[in-house]
Amino acid sequence: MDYKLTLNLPQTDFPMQGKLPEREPATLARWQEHDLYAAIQAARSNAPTFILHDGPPYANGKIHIGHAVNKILKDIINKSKLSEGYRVPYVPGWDCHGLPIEIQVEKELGRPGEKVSAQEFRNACRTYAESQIVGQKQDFERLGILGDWQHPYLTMHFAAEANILRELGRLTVNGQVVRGAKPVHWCVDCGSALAEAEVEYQDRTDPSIDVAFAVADPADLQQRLGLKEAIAASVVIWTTTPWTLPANQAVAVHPDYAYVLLRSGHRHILLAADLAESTLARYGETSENGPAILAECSGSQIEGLILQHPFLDRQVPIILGQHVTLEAGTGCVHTAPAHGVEDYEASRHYHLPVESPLQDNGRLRDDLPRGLGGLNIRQANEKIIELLQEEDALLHLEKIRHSYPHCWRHKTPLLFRATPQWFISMSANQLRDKALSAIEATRWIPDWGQERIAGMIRQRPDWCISRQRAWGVPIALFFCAQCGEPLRDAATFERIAQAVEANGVDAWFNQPAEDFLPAGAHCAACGHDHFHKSTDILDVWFDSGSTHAFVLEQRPELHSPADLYLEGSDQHRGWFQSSLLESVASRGRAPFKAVLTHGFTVDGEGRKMSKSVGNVIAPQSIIDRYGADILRLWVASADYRGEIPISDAIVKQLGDSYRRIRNTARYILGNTHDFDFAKDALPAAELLEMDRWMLARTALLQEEIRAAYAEYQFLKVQQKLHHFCSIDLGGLYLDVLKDRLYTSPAASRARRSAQTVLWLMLEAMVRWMAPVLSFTAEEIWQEMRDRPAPSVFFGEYPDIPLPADTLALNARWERLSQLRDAVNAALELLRQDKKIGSGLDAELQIYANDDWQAFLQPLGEELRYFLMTSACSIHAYSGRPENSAELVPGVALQVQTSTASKCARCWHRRHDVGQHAGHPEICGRCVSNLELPGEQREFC
RNA sequence: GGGCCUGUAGCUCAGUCGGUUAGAGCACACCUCUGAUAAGGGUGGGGUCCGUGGUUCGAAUCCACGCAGGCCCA
Repeated sequence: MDYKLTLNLPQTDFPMQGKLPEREPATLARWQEHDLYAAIQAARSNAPTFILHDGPPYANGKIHIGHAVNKILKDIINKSKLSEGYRVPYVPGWDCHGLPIEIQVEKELGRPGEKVSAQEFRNACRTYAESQIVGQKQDFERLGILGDWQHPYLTMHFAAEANILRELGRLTVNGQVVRGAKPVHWCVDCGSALAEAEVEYQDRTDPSIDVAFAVADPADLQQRLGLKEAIAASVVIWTTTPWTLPANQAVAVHPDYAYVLLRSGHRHILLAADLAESTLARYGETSENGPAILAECSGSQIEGLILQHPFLDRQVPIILGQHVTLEAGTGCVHTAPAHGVEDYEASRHYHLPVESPLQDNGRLRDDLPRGLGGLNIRQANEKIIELLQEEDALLHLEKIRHSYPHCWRHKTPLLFRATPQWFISMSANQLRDKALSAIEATRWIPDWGQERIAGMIRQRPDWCISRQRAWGVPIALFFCAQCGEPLRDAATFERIAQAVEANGVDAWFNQPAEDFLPAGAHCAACGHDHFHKSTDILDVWFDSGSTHAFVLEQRPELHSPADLYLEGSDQHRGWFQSSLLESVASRGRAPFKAVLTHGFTVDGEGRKMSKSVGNVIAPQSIIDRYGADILRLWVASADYRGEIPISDAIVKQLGDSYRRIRNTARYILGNTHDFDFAKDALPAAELLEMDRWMLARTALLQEEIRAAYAEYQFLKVQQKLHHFCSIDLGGLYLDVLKDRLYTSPAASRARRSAQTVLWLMLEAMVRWMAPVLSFTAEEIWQEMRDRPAPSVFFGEYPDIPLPADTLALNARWERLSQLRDAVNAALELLRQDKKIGSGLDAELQIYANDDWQAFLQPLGEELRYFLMTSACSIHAYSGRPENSAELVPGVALQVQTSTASKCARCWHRRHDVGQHAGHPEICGRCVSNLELPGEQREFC
């Protein structure tokens, strides 16, 4: 007889191999077909909400691994909140306006106003953005991200554009939008000012020059320094941008530093005392006794001293500035307010002109004297150095390699240049202070994010929101033709917003001003009645910074502030900051309660990914080879607070980890194929002891996992889940359980007890893994009998009864487990000696002291099942033979190779095999299990 | 150059207030099972705690200075 047919072996259609790249798309199709997102929303219509507001990716290009990390983290959080019973509306979005799309469209159509009109150009941008969104949306959905993909928010929706304008209107009416002429990064190729996020730094070689500015009135200097006689002297400045010298309006010194007058070559020079020696060394002048100092003074003593511009007919003052440092140069700073932010700030106090002869095209004005007219930057540098030599004002010239701002699109060097721009003032209405308070009221994860963004807000200049471009929301405001003040009229903005809502931004560009301006409008500042229409467009950071207004506040299922914003740590400078500033300026509070940041993806060596290095790993390549769940598991297994490394080795390791989890679920499915929880489950009190213990472990672990999710510590979730599958289950429980599951009568208490616990475990495990291994959890869910919902994502965590005697169970079974480990180690010695193979080849003689005897004796026959040996007898410790091994204090062990016959059914070696006439090949308990009533089990 | 952050086994991570021989899982090696089988079980090896210096009876842990890397800024 083939006794194998009498066993309850596992049966399941759930495949061992994931074959995720093949199987996941089918699961995804099922979710889409049934509109899982909408169905879950409907099922939770009355539940409390959790709102994670999606930061919009830019609608250009394929998604990269960083996008995947970001969206997967969001999805894990959203799904873990679903498991806790929340209603979790998640509306993904896209950032649609801006330069990168313009550049793509320019490649096809040329610049707006050349071959195509501005309106046609904008239409082409819109079409292009739409096409990009289609691709990205598909890729995001393939990751298994649950959200309202059919109704995402787009910054280029007419309604969004209109509401962005309403936000601009609020801030303008409040007096927080101001017009100014400030130096901004200017790209000649773009013909536009750039946002700070659009600037990148590259190394570049520039001339480094030391220039003498002669003191115009030596008598003034004599008096200030208390010199015996008036001598011709020069103040020395150092610069790497000679072309800005025509815009020089002053030389700045620090009020508190010491400055000295000393002799250098044929002239007297004035410079910071601490830099005198290094400066002279640069000129090739060294002296053993140090420089000969003629006089000394503080910076404040020479404030207002008049200097002669070295090659123009202009006299400029010495001014004071806190920004002057002693790190390089001479401690005297060439100040061109049109070309440097600090120069501008320092000059403002002295009412110096903010004028530059540099034009939009990057060339000097034609009317400049001395052959400078019409020169570009490089030509101007050369010509100016020539002029300085002619004037004997050049003290030193060398080449310097330094990092310099470049345009992120064109890779060309940028200019600092004063142009008329619109700003959100950081000081109006105490925006800076209010923003800092809002930061304190927000939870930052990790906590150092708070200090990081606060430091940025403390330092940052006014927010330049204007761009001289075509594709974006217009800065739809009117400003006084005489004094430049914007018209601060709410009704005007509302008229514009309504027109944009109906017809798009073309309404602003195409309709006449009279359509929007109130009759008889006058400038509130100067009374003038003629207004200009601004043709600038808004910084895209203002668009995305307003999503809280046009998404969170507008969609009925959402509200503001959001519970969480979650983006890469670069967004402390980007979206977190623009959203914070816009919201604080318009509403006086942050648009988020908490902000979580993650690090950037790096390769296996911890280096950033770059095309040129060739270490880029595309999410698609991992999905195609391993599946989205592996990618998701990778995200969950990394400490996302720092850099997140990825490499082939890391992904391969995760594949191994995944298989363990999958196979554990498969094994449980196989062993519960004939189990119907509603009919067959046993109450907790009737469970066998080890089953109760494992139930308790499951219940406690579930609490740990829920806590880990609540703390956003997915790494812990992943580790605990995996540890549970491989150590608690594979290495112990399932191993011990096999004998009982396979050999006991199918519907016996012994087997139903195990199945009850296995089922509850699977119910729990599938929830634990669902936020991370979404596809696999769903696949398991579909294999489970009598599932109460069509998808795993409808359910909450199951209630797992915690046995009343949990503490005692833990103590008892942990002690038993330690004994089991020691027995395994002893068995291994025989196995290595080829005396046994399976543990069932062995018989144990356990010599236990009184304490251990009392502990072990009650287990009776079941001890051998727990230790997975064929026999196990207990004797007095005092009777232990000399060759016995001490397992733990008070327990000695002697192992023998069993001489008994192997039962053909349960494979235990038992001496009663063959004693039953009807079943000559099997042991007594197997006979009982076959012919009933079957053996009784209490413990394991 | 400045701000913030990271560095523990081949990999991913623990390591509490400074306190025994620095842990876990995976990978690896060896053994084993063949009724989870492209699975399962057992045993074992593996560490310059980034470096140097300091504080301390005692440092992975605290301090200083470096090195390497990341994000942001100049």
